[in-house]
Amino acid sequence: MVIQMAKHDPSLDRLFHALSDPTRRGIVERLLAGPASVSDLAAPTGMALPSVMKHLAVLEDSGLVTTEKAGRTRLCRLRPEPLDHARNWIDEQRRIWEARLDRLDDYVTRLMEERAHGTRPQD
Amino acid sequence: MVIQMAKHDPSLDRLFHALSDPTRRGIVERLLAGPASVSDLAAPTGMALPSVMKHLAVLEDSGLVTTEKAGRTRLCRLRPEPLDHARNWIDEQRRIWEARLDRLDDYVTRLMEERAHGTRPQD
DNA sequence: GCGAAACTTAGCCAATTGGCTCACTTTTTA
DNA sequence: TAAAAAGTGAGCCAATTGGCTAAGTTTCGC
Repeated sequence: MVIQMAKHDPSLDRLFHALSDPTRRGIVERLLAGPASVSDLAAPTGMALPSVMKHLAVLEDSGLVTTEKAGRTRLCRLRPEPLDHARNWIDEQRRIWEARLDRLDDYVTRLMEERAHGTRPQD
Repeated sequence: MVIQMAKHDPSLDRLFHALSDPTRRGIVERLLAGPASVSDLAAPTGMALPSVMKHLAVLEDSGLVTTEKAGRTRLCRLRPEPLDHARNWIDEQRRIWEARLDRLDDYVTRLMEERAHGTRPQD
């Protein structure tokens, strides 16, 4: 059996980076309600269009958003799958952490039993 | 009953930002195995100590890591609770997304039934 | 108590980010 | 067909990031 070291995953870099900005999380939350144009997304932010376009580029790069041009407007849609990727990473860390706590607990329990019986731990 | 708009949460900014760098995720993964000194954390990265310290500062700022000085070394510990915060945000988005898909599905279903009965949707 | 170890502080640097404006293209609509 | 709407590209700017080195400081071990 081969133990796999979790490779550093550039897609996680881009995903967490995309989520680290409140404007971008706001866009994600807006797109939960359904597709929207660039102007729709810009309106509540009060930002200039080109600024919002940069945020959209980051979101597209992370895979969270896809866009398509229809006439003179560009429609933006949420693609929630990458969120699962982030969630899986987080869950994995949690799982490893809990497993370690369990081992620690076992260890301490055994230590206390050994002491109670006057024996000593094997190094 | 008051519908609460999810306030933009600066702690999520800091948390996602902390997780967006592969070196920092590597440190988190290393700390899952137990506390470590700054030098311990620096060794596998091949980076200079001050660089690692900057990453640690970001991780501390996010709440993912706490450190305490003991003699001339600083011991770093993982504090996994903030991961739950990120997870909760992600789960919430997922939940909202699924709920919308359900409503869409209901809508389409009703539309098709109405068509089948020769009636027309109420706008 | 002196040298090595383990940070720590300050500051340099190039690249990136996150905002902007201004000029331009494309598409729609009056 | 001319003007308005919607987006796009270029480029400016200040702040932040992510690396470094060089020069402290504090603590440990001989």
